[in-house]
Amino acid sequence: MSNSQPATIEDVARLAEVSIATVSRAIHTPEKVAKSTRQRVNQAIAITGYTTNAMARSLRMGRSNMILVLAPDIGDPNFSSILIGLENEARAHGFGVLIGHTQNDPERGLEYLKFLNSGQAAGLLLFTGHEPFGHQVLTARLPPSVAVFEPVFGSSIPYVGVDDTAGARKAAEYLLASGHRSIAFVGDSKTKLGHVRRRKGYDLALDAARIPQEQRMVLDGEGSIESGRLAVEQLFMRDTLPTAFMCVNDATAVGVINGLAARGYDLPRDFSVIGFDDVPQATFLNPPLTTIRQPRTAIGKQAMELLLETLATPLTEKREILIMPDLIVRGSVTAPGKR
Amino acid sequence: MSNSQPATIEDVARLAEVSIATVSRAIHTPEKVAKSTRQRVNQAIAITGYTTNAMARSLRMGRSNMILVLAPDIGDPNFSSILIGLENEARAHGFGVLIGHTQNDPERGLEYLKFLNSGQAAGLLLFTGHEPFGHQVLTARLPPSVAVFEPVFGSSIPYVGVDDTAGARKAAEYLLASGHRSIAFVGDSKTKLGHVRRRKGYDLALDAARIPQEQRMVLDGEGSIESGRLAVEQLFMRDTLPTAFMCVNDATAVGVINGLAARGYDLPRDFSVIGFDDVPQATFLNPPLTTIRQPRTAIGKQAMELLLETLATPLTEKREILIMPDLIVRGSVTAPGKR
DNA sequence: TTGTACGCGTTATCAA
DNA sequence: TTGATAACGCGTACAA
Repeated sequence: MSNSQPATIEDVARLAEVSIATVSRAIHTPEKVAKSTRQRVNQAIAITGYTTNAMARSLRMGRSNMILVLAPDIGDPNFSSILIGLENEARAHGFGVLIGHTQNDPERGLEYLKFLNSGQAAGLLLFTGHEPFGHQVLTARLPPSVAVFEPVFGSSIPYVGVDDTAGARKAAEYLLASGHRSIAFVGDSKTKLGHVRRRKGYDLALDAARIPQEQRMVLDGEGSIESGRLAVEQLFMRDTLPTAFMCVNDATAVGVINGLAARGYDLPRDFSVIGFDDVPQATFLNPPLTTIRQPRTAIGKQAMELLLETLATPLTEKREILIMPDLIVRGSVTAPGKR
Repeated sequence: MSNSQPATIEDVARLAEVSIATVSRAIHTPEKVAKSTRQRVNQAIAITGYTTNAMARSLRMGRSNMILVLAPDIGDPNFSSILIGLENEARAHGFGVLIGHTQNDPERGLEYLKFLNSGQAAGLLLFTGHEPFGHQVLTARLPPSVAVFEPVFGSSIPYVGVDDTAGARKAAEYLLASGHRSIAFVGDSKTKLGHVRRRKGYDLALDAARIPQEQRMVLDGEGSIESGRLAVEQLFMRDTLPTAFMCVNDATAVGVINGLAARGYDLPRDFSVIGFDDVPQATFLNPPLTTIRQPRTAIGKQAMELLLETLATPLTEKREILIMPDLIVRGSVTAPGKR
């Protein structure tokens, strides 16, 4: 029973005293096999513990039933819940999901590409942002792919993401509706694409509310907790202060809140803060963070749906699906008070 | 150049006007091929963009160069840094790493097992704790495997983990050395193995310090932030209070700190708190959390080393490697004051 | 130094 | 209803 080598279809055939063709049929098209034969085969399968060798199968079929997900950073709090959406959808269609961790290293991306190219995965899901493999390989032969979160620069790979601009606009509008007129944006809207889009939502909302340019404040920050802290420090070198902070993401918001608290301010009485992402920790902040929630599971589901669809019927037109995120109201935003 | 089908070794052979055997040799044993031939082959490879089909290769060789990592919860903050240790080590030996996310579902584990059984991965790294595939399949034919963090129940799979007991003892001893005599342990030392081990470290330290049983306090908590909060709530229904909390992990510590803060206590003046794990957020807590740091990268490296070793020379003896974690002193522990 | 041919475990086509 | 066999892409023993 517990031989060293896994049982092959041939072992089963021998034991059931049929040909390997019959075994294969008994598995894939049971109705084409006589009941008695089928029973013998099933018995033999049970005895040998046979499992079809997926590799040989894929080699023969020219397609595997695995989807490769390429992620630059497994630790990203967004990633794991998106992944679950992905996996459930894949599973419902009989596909498995394998994850490749690129650590933001194009070299590693390339290695996984080889894995793909040898047909060990039927499709590719890219979380890697706009240049997954360095620019050289943009021309490479990619299997059916879908980009998540960030489109792949210069390619026609379909893309599923969040409507950052609309989400950010929601955030800004909520701040405005709460009575704020002097709102600082914290983020790197010079170089980071996602930040740029969110900044745009901020501008759109403030334009609509006819807030003059000179009342707007844009603070630099690359998106880390530390960057939020720093932004606050820099701010106090100016003479005017905003009444609210709109942060490009929750990490930045954490930094801003810490920075403000360190200066002895009482939140949300003295300042309002809103984030973006809704990371798990947002609830446990003090005050609990009002933010824009990434529709993570929905993104995962949509992306996988799109990929499986592409797999079934390869289409040439570039598609782009943007999902609208929701405002989550907690305690970090109130009406502006007087300090 | 950009045909729809990936180039095969045959395409290369035709273009270079040699046999496929020569192409194969030019790749794997270049010294056995005439220089001029080799050049023609290399040129042909460049032109066709040929990549060897890893699947066919593995099918032929009976071994792949991929390691499968099975993880129950990708989102676990411990996981990602361990993974990096793993990957670097694997890479140094020419292996790639693929991750399977089981979501704690034995069914999914079984699916990945099929992947393995068909030889698509040479080895297996189990993060899944003691019953990866439900108890039925304990007898299953597993490829060379190493368990990380938790041993696999009833198997002889080598295991690399943290010395929980020694680490917890360090924590308790630090509390004792800081002057605490009344220390509460928060965790589920009834059912969770890891918790049991950490509890043991607590007991050992308190035994050595001759703290009588009636001065010890054990609070239930399954290890979540919420469970820490709850433990604090329950505590205040008693008449005696400890001066320090030793939490089974950092999440619990966060809950304890929040719970205490919610009751208006000032930390660390009123109570000392120590955690275990050193999650990324530990620094940003208020006060910053003193804790026991998981030697994550080291664990990853060790585990992969052990696996690759097992791959090279299969050994029967059960091995177990326990790594000692370090105490990280930050601000959440002080001498006991008077409340 | 190079080429021919077999086998890895499947699935699918064609006959029987 | 069943069986023999070609093919998927590759590595290698053996022959040339």
